[in-house]
Amino acid sequence: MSELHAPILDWYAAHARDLPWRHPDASPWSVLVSEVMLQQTPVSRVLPAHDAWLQRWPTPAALAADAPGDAVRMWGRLGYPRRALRLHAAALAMTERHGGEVPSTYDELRALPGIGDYTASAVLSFAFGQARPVLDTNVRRVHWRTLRGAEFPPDAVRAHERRDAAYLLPDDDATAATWSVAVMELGALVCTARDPRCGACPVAELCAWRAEGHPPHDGPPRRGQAWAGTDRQCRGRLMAVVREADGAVHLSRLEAVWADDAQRDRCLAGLVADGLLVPAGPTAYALP
DNA sequence: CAGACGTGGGT
DNA sequence: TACCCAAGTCT
Repeated sequence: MSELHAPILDWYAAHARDLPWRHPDASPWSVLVSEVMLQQTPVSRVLPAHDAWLQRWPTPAALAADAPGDAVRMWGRLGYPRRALRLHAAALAMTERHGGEVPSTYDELRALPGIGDYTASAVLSFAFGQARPVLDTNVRRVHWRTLRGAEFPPDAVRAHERRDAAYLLPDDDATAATWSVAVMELGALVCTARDPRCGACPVAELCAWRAEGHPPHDGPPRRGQAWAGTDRQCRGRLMAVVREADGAVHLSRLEAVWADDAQRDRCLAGLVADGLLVPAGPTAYALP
């Protein structure tokens, strides 16, 4: 255990948010759903969606029994609706291969659609209490600041980051799981990307970035995501129309929300290829 | 491995 | 207002 552990664990014990998927009785399925929803979507928007989802589909088998389009509609405005599709596919796989249970090994989790390294590790750690290094954007930022004195981590995870995370992981399973969520929470609430609250940080005295006077990011400029006029915006508009509709939607209603014919057609084809939409006749589309 | 992939809220 | 950001995954 390094000198970081006690202060961060104590801080977490005092300041952790009370989130449903952290309750002792939260099922692995509840944890898995939360992790997928939290991929690139803020906690505040996940909270009600997670509650409604678990209400409707308390188990993977329950979700698997419904159409994938139901999952996409239930996903609502969380963004990246492919996650809903993959979660449904994962529920199907769990029902077929794992007796309707969330698997508890890394390889089995990684084999599920939409479950990458982070989510697999998070589920093992938070749902099954296994000691696994968990490397998300919060953890990476905390590590780069405290250990390396840099404001932001680079785009790609470096090998040493996994080494650091593994080295810092407590041996004891339960402590390891708490440690991982504690570092994430610290990154989410205190060691934030913008305007970090160093005054409230339990390890401010140990932080390399603070010791060096908060040097600004000096790597390659972080690329933002274009939005206006992009296919992503177009796809979002199209999906919103179909999601809000009862059944199949005629092409004319899709034309109404995106003027550029070529781009709209391309996006429609893309959405069909992704499985987010299915053609319903020559001029209509529906959820799968 | 760089780029695609939604959405809404904070500053 | 415009830009930044939020517990990533997949190709």
